[in-house]
Formats: sequence, C-alpha cells, structure tokens
Amino acid sequence: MTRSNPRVLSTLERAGGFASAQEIYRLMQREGESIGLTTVYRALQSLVNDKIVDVLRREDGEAIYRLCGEAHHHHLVCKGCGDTVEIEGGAIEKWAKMMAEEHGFREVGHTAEIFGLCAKC
Amino acid sequence: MTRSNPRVLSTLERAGGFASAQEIYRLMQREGESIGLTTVYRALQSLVNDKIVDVLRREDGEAIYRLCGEAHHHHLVCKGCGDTVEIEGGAIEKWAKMMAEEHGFREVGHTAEIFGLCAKC
DNA sequence: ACCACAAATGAAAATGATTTTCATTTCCAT
DNA sequence: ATGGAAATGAAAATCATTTTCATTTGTGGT
Ligand SMILES: [Zn+2]
Ligand SMILES: [Zn+2]
Ligand SMILES: [Zn+2]
Ligand SMILES: [Zn+2]
Repeated sequence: MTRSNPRVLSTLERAGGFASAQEIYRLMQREGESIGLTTVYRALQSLVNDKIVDVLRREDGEAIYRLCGEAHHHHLVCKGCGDTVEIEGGAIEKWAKMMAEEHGFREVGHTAEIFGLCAKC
Repeated sequence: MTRSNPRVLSTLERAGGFASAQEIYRLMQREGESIGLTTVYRALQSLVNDKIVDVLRREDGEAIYRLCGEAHHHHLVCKGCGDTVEIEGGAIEKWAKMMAEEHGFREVGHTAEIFGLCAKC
C-alpha cells in the first residue's frame, strides 16, 4: 500500500483524528480527491496493521478509526462529543497477567476502554 | 412483548449466557422451536431495555448479548476453543473510577476483556 | 361463545457497512 | 521500452440488522 495511505491518513487527521471509513471517503469526495471506497478501507486496514491508527466500534457497530500513540495504552472516551484521552494502564496490564496465569492461559492480550461524559458535556 | 421473551432468554441462558442474535436464532431452530429471526431481535431489544441482558460488540462488530447477572464481572476468553471464564475485576473498577475522576468524566462505564489460549489449546 | 381491536409475530424486502472479485492501471526493475 | 507484481476501484456479494406489512394471537366487553 503506498499512494493512498498518506492521503487517507491526512484526511483522518483533518477529521479530528476520529472517523469511520465512510466518513473519510465522503470527506475526500467533498474535497475533490479521487479515491475509491475500497481503497479507503484497504488503506485503513494497512494503517491499523502498522499500528498507526487504532480501530474501535461505535455503539451501532460501525468501525471508527483514530490516530494513536506508539506505546500500548487505553482510552477514556466521551459519549457526548467523542473526545478521547489516552491513558496509561499499568493496573490493567498487571491484572490481565495475573488473571491469565491464575487460569492457565497463555499468549494473552486484552482490551479495556472507559467511556462516560467529559466535563464539557 | 410476551410469549417470545422467556423463550429467547432461556435459550441465551442455555448458550452459556453469551451469544449473538443469529446464534440464538440458529440454536432455537436446531432445537425445533418455531420462531422468527425478527422476533429474536425484538425480544433481545426488549430484554436490553429491561436491563435483563447486556449488549456489547464482538471484534467484527456483531452485537452479542449476555445475561446481566448479579455481579458485575469480566471475561477471560480462549481464542482457540471459545471457553469463557468469568473473572472478578476489582482492580479494573478502581482503575476506571480513578482515571475518570482524574480527567473530570462522569457517568462512566467500562469494558475489559482478556483473551488468549487456555491450557487445553 | 362472538366480536372487535390492539399487540405480537414473521416472511420478505430494504438498508448499510464491509468484503470479495476481477479487470484495469500504475510502479519498478531489468 | 517490457514484463510482472502491486495497487486501484467499480460492481457484485455478504451479512447483520431494521423496516414493512399482512397475518395471527390474545384480551376484554357483549
Ligand atoms: Zn490511542
Ligand atoms: Zn464530551
Ligand atoms: Zn481453549
Ligand atoms: Zn459473564
């Protein structure tokens, strides 16, 4: 993946670092960029693979993509405005490791998100 | 909603308290119960409204429903065989509350799942 | 038992996001 | 330039979920 990735990424940045594939596609169209929906999906997948963006789900199940920091981290998301704070999760890491050990699981990963209403909302 | 709700609920229980609408529908079919897919969806919505079941999202975006039991808890899921262990998450609760306070969020909820390979797999 | 009338049901069609197919175009190395 | 590999995108396929609407079922009053 090469030519489209940076265009999609820059659109995601311009969108506030938080958008669905369809939204990115529509935004690019509106701005006169020539790109196919399929390519947007593929670029996003590739960016997720490279851990440049993060994917999670809206309440209705639609996937939304967002720019993300390097290190492993978790999110505090506002249900009102979508604002996201990246938070450190040392407590979670320890908890996951301990629980996995306790039940004989290996190669464990975990997901953890906190959501609520921010001060503004 | 009346006749279908208990049937769907009991099927969800039998499924281990953790299944998607489609899975519940297929399970009921296999067991010879006569019910429509639409009705399964409606029953689940109603059960969610009544806070009898909980809804969350699989990684692929499909909605899964689970009995909203007694105590709040989290899951340790095997990527190999799907076996699920319910685990206590005191550490998570504290972490979520602390992070939310620190960033001025209110009405917070959270999700947390651990996944890996169980001893058998 | 009979008759409305509202609620519940479910088959089929509609919706909407995402994936797959496949023919065409773009890149690159020789 | 030339051939092959990678990228692109339009159109079709997939799949969960919702909507429509005609039919069935349950309830209460007579
Ligand atoms: Zn992040
Ligand atoms: Zn907010
Ligand atoms: Zn297993
Ligand atoms: Zn559980």
